[in-house]
Amino acid sequence: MSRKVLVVDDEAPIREMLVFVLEQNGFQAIEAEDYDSAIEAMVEPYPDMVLLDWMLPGGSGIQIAKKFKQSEYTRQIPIIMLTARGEEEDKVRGLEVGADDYVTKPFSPKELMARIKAVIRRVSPTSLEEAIEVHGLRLDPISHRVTSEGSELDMGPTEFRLLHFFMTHPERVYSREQLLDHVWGTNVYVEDRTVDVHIRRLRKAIAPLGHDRLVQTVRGAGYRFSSKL
Amino acid sequence: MSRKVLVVDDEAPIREMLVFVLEQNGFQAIEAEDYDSAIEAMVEPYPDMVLLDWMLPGGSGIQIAKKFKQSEYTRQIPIIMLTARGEEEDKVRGLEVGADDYVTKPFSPKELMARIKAVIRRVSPTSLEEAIEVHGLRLDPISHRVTSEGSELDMGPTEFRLLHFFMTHPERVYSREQLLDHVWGTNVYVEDRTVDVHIRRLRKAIAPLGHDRLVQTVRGAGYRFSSKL
DNA sequence: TTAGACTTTCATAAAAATGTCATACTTAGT
DNA sequence: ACTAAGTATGACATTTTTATGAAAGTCTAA
Repeated sequence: MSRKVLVVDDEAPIREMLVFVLEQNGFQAIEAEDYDSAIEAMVEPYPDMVLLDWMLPGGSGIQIAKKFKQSEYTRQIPIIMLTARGEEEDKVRGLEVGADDYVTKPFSPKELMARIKAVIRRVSPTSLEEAIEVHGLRLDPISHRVTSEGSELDMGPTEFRLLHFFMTHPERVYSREQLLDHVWGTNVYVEDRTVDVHIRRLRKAIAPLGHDRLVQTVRGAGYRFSSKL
Repeated sequence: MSRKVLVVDDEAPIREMLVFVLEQNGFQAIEAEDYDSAIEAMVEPYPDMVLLDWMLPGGSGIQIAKKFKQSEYTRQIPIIMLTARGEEEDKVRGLEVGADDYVTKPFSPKELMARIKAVIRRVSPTSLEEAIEVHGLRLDPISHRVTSEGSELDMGPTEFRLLHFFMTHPERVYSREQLLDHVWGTNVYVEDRTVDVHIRRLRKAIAPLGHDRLVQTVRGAGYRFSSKL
């Protein structure tokens, strides 16, 4: 089940940026630019969370928050306020009205997602980090397990992260350097060729049911995870 | 494969946001937060583009732009300025100093990427990572695949680059020498006739569905990729 | 500290790609 | 039809890239 986030902001660029970040992180975004459209989104299926710009024209941000907190069915939906830098007063008022947290503009994607995940985790602890499945190969970040046809596949931490990265970024070549950046982390001094070894171990780990075919070598370019064989 | 973007901004959240958007779009980002670190990034391998915050402390944004436009080797690297809303004056000055375009904060990811792609396209027309399709022959640089009617076509790295070049420069004859320059790279000592062999390999690779007709010999001149048969 | 699990690097095998040749074909002009 | 120049093609020695096994180094939990 993908988590729906309602994004309320009157400035289109900021709204699009929020939506982009959310979608890249596996969330589904619903947009609203003002009081009316925000209220319209207050129907089933309800969003799992609301990202609310505090500085909506006419001070309607606070109205929206109140509305959400009034209704029986939307009361427990967490709200994160977006505030301009230094508007401490607003933050206080926002929290009074029922906002669960706030993020100061400008925000980094990392911070934004961290707060969103934290807030959602508080409400529905198990719903985050859904499992991904491709061709019967299933990776579940919550239980930190990889299974295939019910049987668990054993692999090291690096292989797990590598597979997780691949499964969340399929159909795309990555050079060894890029994989090092994304899976090992930036500025880590490790040989390019080390990736080969982990690719091999990953393949070996998922080979029993033939899933090693999903991890493909692209000569001269790198590796790719693809369900197209 | 050009896709390194130098991001210069003193505010970490904004910088992170830019990096996030860039990386999600397949670019590689290099970060710099001030004049010094920006200048440090002015070495090989040079970035293919610079995203420069105009409002760096001490007005050093303009200094950085000047520095880039002064050096022989970095002069042609496009620069996109990030300006605050409404600073029309700055935009003008920026364009005078040599900036190629500007983006107003706050920006949407779509707009940002559109401008970046436009600017890079202007400089190196073939570097962008969009799938191209001609007559059912499809080349996707992202997944690094060539397909025809759903089935994948297998070819070596050189043939792939050659086809990519052809598809991005259709309806135009290229001499063997020109092809060597564009596909193999400048100052590479390789026989002219070697091109023939790779043309043949490319044709063989895409022949199964009859696409070899797209790669045409122009006697006495070279080769041409054309959908007009 | 020590066993055990991981990682990284290295050496070597295996596979694939590349650049050249020699030779067979084509084409245009005579 | 014949020739000369340009092009296509198959073969192959070499060079590059990957795959893989194993050694050496790290880290962690008991």
